[in-house]
Amino acid sequence: MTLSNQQLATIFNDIADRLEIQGELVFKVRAYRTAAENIAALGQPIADIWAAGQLEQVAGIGKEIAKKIDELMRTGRLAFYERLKREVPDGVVAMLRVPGVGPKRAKLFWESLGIDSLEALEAAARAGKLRALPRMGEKAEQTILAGIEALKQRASGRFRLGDVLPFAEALVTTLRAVPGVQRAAYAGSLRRGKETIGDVDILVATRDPAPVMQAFLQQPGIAQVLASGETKSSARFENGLQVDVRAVVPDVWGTALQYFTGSQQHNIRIRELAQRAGYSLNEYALTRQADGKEERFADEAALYARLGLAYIPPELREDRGEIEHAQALGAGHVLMPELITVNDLRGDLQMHTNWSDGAADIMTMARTAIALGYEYILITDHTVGLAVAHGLDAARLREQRKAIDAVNEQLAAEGIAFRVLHGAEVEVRSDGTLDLPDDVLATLDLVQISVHTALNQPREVITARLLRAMQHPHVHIVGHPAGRLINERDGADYDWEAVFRTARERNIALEINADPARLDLSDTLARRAAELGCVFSISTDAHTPAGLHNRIYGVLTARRAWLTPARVINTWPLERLLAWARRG
DNA sequence: GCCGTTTTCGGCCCGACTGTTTTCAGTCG
Repeated sequence: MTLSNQQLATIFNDIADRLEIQGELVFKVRAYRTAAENIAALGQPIADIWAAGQLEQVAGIGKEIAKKIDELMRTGRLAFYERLKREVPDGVVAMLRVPGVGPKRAKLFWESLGIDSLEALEAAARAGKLRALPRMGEKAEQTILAGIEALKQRASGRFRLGDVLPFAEALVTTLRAVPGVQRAAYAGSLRRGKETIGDVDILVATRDPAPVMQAFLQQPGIAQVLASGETKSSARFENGLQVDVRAVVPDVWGTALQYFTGSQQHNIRIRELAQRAGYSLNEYALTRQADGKEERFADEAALYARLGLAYIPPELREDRGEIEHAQALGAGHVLMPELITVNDLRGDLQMHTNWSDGAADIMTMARTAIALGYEYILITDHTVGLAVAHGLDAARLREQRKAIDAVNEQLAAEGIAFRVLHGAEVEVRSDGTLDLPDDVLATLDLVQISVHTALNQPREVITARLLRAMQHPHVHIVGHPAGRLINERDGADYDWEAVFRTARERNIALEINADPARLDLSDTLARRAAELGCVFSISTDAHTPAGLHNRIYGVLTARRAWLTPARVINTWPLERLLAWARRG
C-alpha cells in the first residue's frame, strides 16, 4: 500500500494533536510534528525511501517513527494510531481548530463536560457552562464563541499568496507613514513567499509604538480586535484574515525581522546553534549565557554572520538544508546569491488572447509585456480539444500566425525590439494523444502541452498518458503539470519521478505557473525536478493584461525551489531560447 | 520521540498577550 507524503504527514500531525490532548510530553508531540513537516517537504516519495530502507536518513525520523511508517506502508494500517483514535474522539481534535482552544482546554471541556464536538462546544458556551471551569470565565467563553464564528466563515483556513500580498503591501505603506516609524515590513510566511498564508505578520521599527498600534487598530475592515498591547496588536479583518503588528526599537530590527520571518523550524535550528555556542537568541538580542552580555543587530545579515552562517534569503528558510549549506559557506557570504529574481525574466511563455478565452488582443498583451521590460512573449491560446475555451483548430492557428506576424511588423516599424512568438496550449487527451497533428505543431515556435480533463485518472493511467504526450517530437513545455488549484482541488496523482526523468531525457521544460491559484509546479516538486536536472519556464498563464503582473508569485515559488536563472528558459536571450526550441 | 566536534542520557527556542489570578496557565506564533 503506497501512501503519499501528504497522507503520511497528515497522519503524524493527527497523532501529534491527539497525544497533545492526552497531555503527552511536549517534546514527543513536537517530534511527530517535525517528522510530518519534513515528510511533507521532501519532494521525493517517502515510499521510495522506505523501499530503499533509508527512512532513518530523513531528518526527524528515528527508530520509532520509521517503524510506524513501515507498518503503514506494509499493512495500510497503524495499530498505535487506531488505538489513539479510539481514545481521543475526532470531535475533540476538531476543537483545536477554534482560535482560543488549545490542547489543555480541549481536554478540559471533554473530560469535565463531555464535550466532544464543535456543536457541543458552541452549545455549552452559549449556555454559559464553560465559565465555571478552572481558569475560565465569561470573557474566555466569548472568545471561544467568536473563534467558532471565525472558523465557520473561512473554509480552508489559509489564504492564497496572491490574495494577501497586495493587501499587506498597502498596510505596510500605511504604517510606514505613521510619525516616528523608521522601517516597516511584512514578515512571516508572506515574506518567505509561501503558497498559502495563515496570517500576516507586520514588523515596525519605532521608538514610539503607541501611534502605530492606534493607526493599525483604526484600519477599515477590521472585524474583531484579538489583542491590543503596547508593542503587539492582532486583528481579524472582515475577509477572515488575521494580521499581527509588532513594534520594536530600530536597533533590534535585524533580530526581530529574522525572528518574525521564521519559519518556526528554521528558527528553532538557529536558536539551537546559538545555544550550542553558549548564547541564547530572542527577537531582541543575542545574549551570552555566561555573563548576560547582549549583542544587538540592526540588520539580518549581521546576525547570520555573527552565528557563522552565510546570509540565507527568506524564501529558503524552511529547514530544508539551508542551514547546513550556510554553515559550509560561512559568515560573510550569501547562500544562493544567484537565486532567480523578477529582473531575470526576459519574457512570459504562457498567455491567452481573445483568440480563445483571453480578454485582450495580441497587440495589447504585447504592449503590456513591453512595459514590463520583456523582450519576447509566447502566445499560447487553447486548442480545439478544449471547446469551452474556444480552442483553435489548424485553420485558425494559421490565421493567428498571420495576426502575430502583423503585430511583429507593426512593433518593428515603431522601432521596438520585441518579438511575439507563436505557440499553443495543446490539449493532452485522456489517452495521451494530442489534439493537433505533429505537422501542425511543427509550425509553432514553441509548443506547450497541458492536461485539463480526467485529472482523477489512477496514477498508472495518468502517468502513462502524460509520458506518451511528452514523446511527441515538437513538445517543449508541460504547462501547470500537477493541475492543482490551491484550496480547491489537489493535483493529479502522477509518478513524479517518472515525469521528471522523462522531462530530463526529452529536454522538456516544466512550467512553474505563476497564477496564484495554481503555483504549479509547487516549490517542493520543482526543487526535486531541479535535483533530477530538469529545466523550467515561469509563466503567468495570463488571461488579461493585468495577469502578466502575477509573475512575482511564480518567481517566489521558484526561489523556494532554489532555482537559478540558468535553469529557467525564459531568462534566456531570444536566440538561445529559439535554438533550444529547434533542437532534435 | 529525536539527537549528539561538549552528550547514547538529558536535553529539547522564546516571548507577548489575555484572562484569570494573587503569581501564572494557556494560547499563539
